[in-house]
Amino acid sequence: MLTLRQLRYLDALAANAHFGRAAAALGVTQPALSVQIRELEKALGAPLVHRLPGGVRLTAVGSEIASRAAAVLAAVREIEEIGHARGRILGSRLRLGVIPSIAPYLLPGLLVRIGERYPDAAVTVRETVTRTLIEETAQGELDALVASVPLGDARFEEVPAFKDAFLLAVPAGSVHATHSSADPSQIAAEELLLLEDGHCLRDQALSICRAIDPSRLRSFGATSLTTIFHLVAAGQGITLVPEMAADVGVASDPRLKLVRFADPEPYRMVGLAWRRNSPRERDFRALAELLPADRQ
Amino acid sequence: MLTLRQLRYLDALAANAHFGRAAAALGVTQPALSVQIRELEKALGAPLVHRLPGGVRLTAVGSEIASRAAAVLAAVREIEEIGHARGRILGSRLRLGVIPSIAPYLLPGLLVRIGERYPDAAVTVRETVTRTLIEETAQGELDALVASVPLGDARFEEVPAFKDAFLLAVPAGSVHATHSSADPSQIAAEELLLLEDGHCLRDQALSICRAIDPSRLRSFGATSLTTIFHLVAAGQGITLVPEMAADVGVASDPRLKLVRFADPEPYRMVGLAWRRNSPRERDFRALAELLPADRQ
DNA sequence: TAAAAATACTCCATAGGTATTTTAT
DNA sequence: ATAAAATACCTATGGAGTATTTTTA
Repeated sequence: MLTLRQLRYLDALAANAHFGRAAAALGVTQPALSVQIRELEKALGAPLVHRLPGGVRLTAVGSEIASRAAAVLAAVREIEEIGHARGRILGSRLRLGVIPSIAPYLLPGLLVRIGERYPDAAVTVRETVTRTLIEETAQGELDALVASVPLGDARFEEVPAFKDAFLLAVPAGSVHATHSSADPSQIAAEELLLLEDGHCLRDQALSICRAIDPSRLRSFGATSLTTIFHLVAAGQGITLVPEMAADVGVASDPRLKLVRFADPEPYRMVGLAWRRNSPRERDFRALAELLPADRQ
Repeated sequence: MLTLRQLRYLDALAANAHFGRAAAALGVTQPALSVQIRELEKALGAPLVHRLPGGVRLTAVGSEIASRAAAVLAAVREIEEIGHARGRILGSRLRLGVIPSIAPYLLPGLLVRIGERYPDAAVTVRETVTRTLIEETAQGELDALVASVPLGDARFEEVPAFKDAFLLAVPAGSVHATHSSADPSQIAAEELLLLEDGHCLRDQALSICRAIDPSRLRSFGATSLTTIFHLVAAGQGITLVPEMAADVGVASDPRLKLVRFADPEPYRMVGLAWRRNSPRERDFRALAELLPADRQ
C-alpha cells in the first residue's frame, strides 16, 4: 500500500537527483531513503529511477509519478494548513442562526466587531424562527444561534447577552398614544395584534400581558412583524414590539407611536446558544463576547 | 505528520458515519480507526467529527478536510494505476458512466465488443445524467463517461464518436404526423415538451429550435423521457428525441409517430470523455475505438 | 440505559540507524 | 577505482488487536 512517506521521499529524490543528498534534505540516512524508494518501485511495479554513478535520473514512469506525487503533496500541505488555521479563535467558518426580530439590528454591528477582532473569521448567517434554528443547530447544520433565552432545551448551552425591552406600538391618534407610559394590565385582548402561533414573540407578549385570555385574542395571526406594524399604523390594534425591532422597522412611521412600559419594564433576554459539548465552545464564547452587552 | 492511512480512514469514516462500520469497511478494528482519527485530529488541531450516540457527524472542518482527502486519495489511486495496468490494455476494472438516453442503445453492443477484443477487461457501468457523471469522474469515482460532447469542461479530454440525430416525436393523429419531414422553425413553444432545467437534452432541443423563446415554454419540466413520451402519446404536445433513445423507447408505441427533420438534420455528437491527465488514457482511447462510429 | 467511541496494554510490522557490501562506469 | 546505492542487522516507533471503560442523548 502506497504511503505519503514514499511520495515525500520520491519528491525529494526527484529534486536532488541523488540518494545521499535527498536523504540529507529529508533528515534521514541514505539507506532509509533507498529502502523506501525500492518499496515504492515494488508497489508500482516499475523502476522509478536509473541508478547511475554520480546520481540518479528519473525514468519516464518515475517522472510522471514524481509530478503526480508533487501534486498530492501540495494538496496534503493545504489540508495541513487548514488545520493550522484552526488553532486560532474563530479560525474556521462559523454558521450562525439569528431570529428575524434580532437580525437586522444585531448583525451590522456584530459583523463589524467580528471583522475587527478576528480578521480571518468567516461567519455565515441564517435568519429564521427559533424552532427552526434549534433544529438545524441540533442537526449540525448550524453551529450556534442568537435568540431569546432561555430556550428551555437541555441539549443547548446558553450565554445571555443583553436585555431587549418590550415597547407598546400604538396608532398615533389612539388614546394609548396620550399616556406617557404603558401598563400591561390595561391592554385589552380585542385590540392586541400578535404573530401566529408558535412564534416566540407571541409567547413572550402573552407572558407579559398575563391578564389576557389567549382565547379572546383575534384569531388573526400575522407571519411578520412588518405586517403587524402596518395594521397598527392603520388603526387596527396595538402590539408589543421588542425595542431593537422597533428601532429598525417602526420608528420612522409617523402613524405609529411607541410607548415605554412603566417599571418594571418587561423585556426579553437575548443570548447565544449552541449544542452542549460542541467542540467549538471556545469559538462561541469568544463570539458571545462580541454581542452587545447590558451596561450593568 | 499526516499519513495517507489517516486520510483513508477519514474517508471511510465520512462515508459510513459510524466508527464501527467504517472500521469494518476498512478491514480493521474500531479502536484502530479511533486512534488514527484522533491522531489526525491532533495533527490538524481541530475535531473532525461530532461523536454522537448512534454514529458520528462531520464537523465543518471535518467536512472540508474529508472532501480534500477524497481528492488526494483519488490522485493516489491514479498513481497506483500507472503501475498496475501498465502493459495490458484495459488491464484493470474500468468504471464507465453513460447518460440514460444513450445507455440502453449503446451498452449491449459495446460490452460484447469489449469482451471480444479484451477478454480480461472488467467494466462497471453507471447510468445517470451528465452533470453527475462529470462530478463523479472529476472526483475519481468514475474513470470515463459517455455523453453528448463537447462537455465544455476544461478538466476533461474528449473523443467524439458518432452522431445521434434528433427526430420529432408527435402524436400519431396530429398535423405534424402528416408531414414527411419536420422543420425546427415550425415548432411552437406552446406545444414543445421538454425535460426539466439542467438536463442536456433540454438545452440541445432549445439550441435546435432557436426561434423558440424559452420563457414561452410550458413551465412543465419532466424528469424522464418516458414521461414525455407518454405525454406526447396522449396528445399533450410534441418533443425532440435522439434517434437512439427513440429506437429503444418509442418506436413500438402506435400512438406516436417519429418524423425526421429536413436537411441539415440536427444531431448531437456522442463521445467518450475522461479527466485530463488520467493515467489510463491508453485504455480510454482503446475503449473509444470500440464505440459505434460514424461511417464517413 | 444501551449503543458507540475511547482507553489500556500487548504484540508485531515497519521505519530508521550503523556498518558493510555490491554495482556501474 | 570510486562514488553511490544496496544490503544486513539491530533498535525503536507506531499501528493493530483484544479486553475494558467511558461517554452521551
